[in-house]
Amino acid sequence: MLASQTVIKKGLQETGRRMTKTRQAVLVLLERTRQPLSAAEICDQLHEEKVSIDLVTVYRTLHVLKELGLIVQLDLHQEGQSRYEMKAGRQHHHHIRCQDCGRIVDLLLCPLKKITKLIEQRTQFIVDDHTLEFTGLCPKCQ
Amino acid sequence: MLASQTVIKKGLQETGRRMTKTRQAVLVLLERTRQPLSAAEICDQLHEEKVSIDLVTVYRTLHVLKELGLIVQLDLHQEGQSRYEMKAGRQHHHHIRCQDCGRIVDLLLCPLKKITKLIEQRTQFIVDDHTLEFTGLCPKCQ
DNA sequence: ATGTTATTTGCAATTGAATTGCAATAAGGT
DNA sequence: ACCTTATTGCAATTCAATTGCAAATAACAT
Repeated sequence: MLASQTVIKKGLQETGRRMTKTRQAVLVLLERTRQPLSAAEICDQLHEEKVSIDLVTVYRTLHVLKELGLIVQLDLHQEGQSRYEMKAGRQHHHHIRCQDCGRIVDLLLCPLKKITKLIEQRTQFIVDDHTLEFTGLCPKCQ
Repeated sequence: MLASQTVIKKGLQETGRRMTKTRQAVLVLLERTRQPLSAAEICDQLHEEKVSIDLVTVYRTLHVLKELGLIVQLDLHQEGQSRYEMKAGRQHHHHIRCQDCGRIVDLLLCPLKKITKLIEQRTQFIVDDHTLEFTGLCPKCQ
C-alpha cells in the first residue's frame, strides 16, 4: 500500500468509513492516471484489469473521495458527464480540452487570485471557488 | 416586433428556417430576463404567460438560437442543467453563483486575454473559447 | 385568397448520466 | 472467530436532453 493510501485510510476511518478493495482500486487508478477520468471510464478500466466493480459503486466511491477532499470533480463544458482527478499532492490548476479529439491537458497556472479579490469587492460575495476551462484545437487536430 | 427580432428573422431565413410564434416567445423572454434561464424555466414561464409550448420545442429552439450565435449556453458547475442567455448586444462576460440560494450575478469583466496567449504558447493549442465561473455566498446568504 | 411544400411542433418513447432502495456481502473492532 | 455496521451489486428510478413520427403551420407561388 502506498504511503498516501495510509493517510486516506485514516481519513476514511475518522468519518466512520472503511477502506475496501474497490475504494483502493479506484484510488490507485486515479493516482496513476494523468487524464481526468469519468465514472464510466474508471469502471471500464477496472474491468479490463479484472477488478470486479459496479458502476454504482464507482459513483459512490467518487462521492466519498470528493467529500474527503481527495479528488476534484470537473464538469467540463458540454461533456455531459463529470470527470475526476486526484487532488492530493497536486497544485491547484485548470484544463484545456481539444474540441476535436477530447484530449485534456493540465494548465499549471491560475491567474485568478487578484481577480477574486476584485470580484469580492464589486459583488459583495464571499468567493469560495472557481472553475476555469479553455477549449480549442490541440497540435494534432489543427 | 423589436428591431432585433427583424435581424433574427433574417438570420433564420438565411439558413432555411422560419420565424414562428414559439421561437419569438422564447426570444422575447430571453431578451427581457436578466438571469440565465434553463429550458424548464423558459417552458414554465411561458406557460404562466399563457403561451402554449412544449419543453421539446424549447430545447429545439435553444439549439437553433445557439447555432445562430444569438444565445450563449452556460453549463454551471454542479447545476445538472444548462442555462441560456442572450448574446446579441451584450459584452462578453462571466458569472458568479451563490451556492446557497442559486442566484447568478453577471461579472462584467474577463481577465483572460493575456492568459490565452500564454496558454497558446505553452500548449501549442489554438484556443477557441473559455468558461469561467465563480461560486460563493451572496450578500443575503452570508 | 388558395394551394403547395418544406419546416416546425407536440406527443410518446428513448437515451445517458447519476441516484436510490434493499438484500447480500465484507470490513474491522471485540 | 464473532458481531455489528458499512459497503456492495443489482434492479429500478430520476432527471436532463434527444429522437421518431404524424399533425400543424409558415413561407412561397399561383
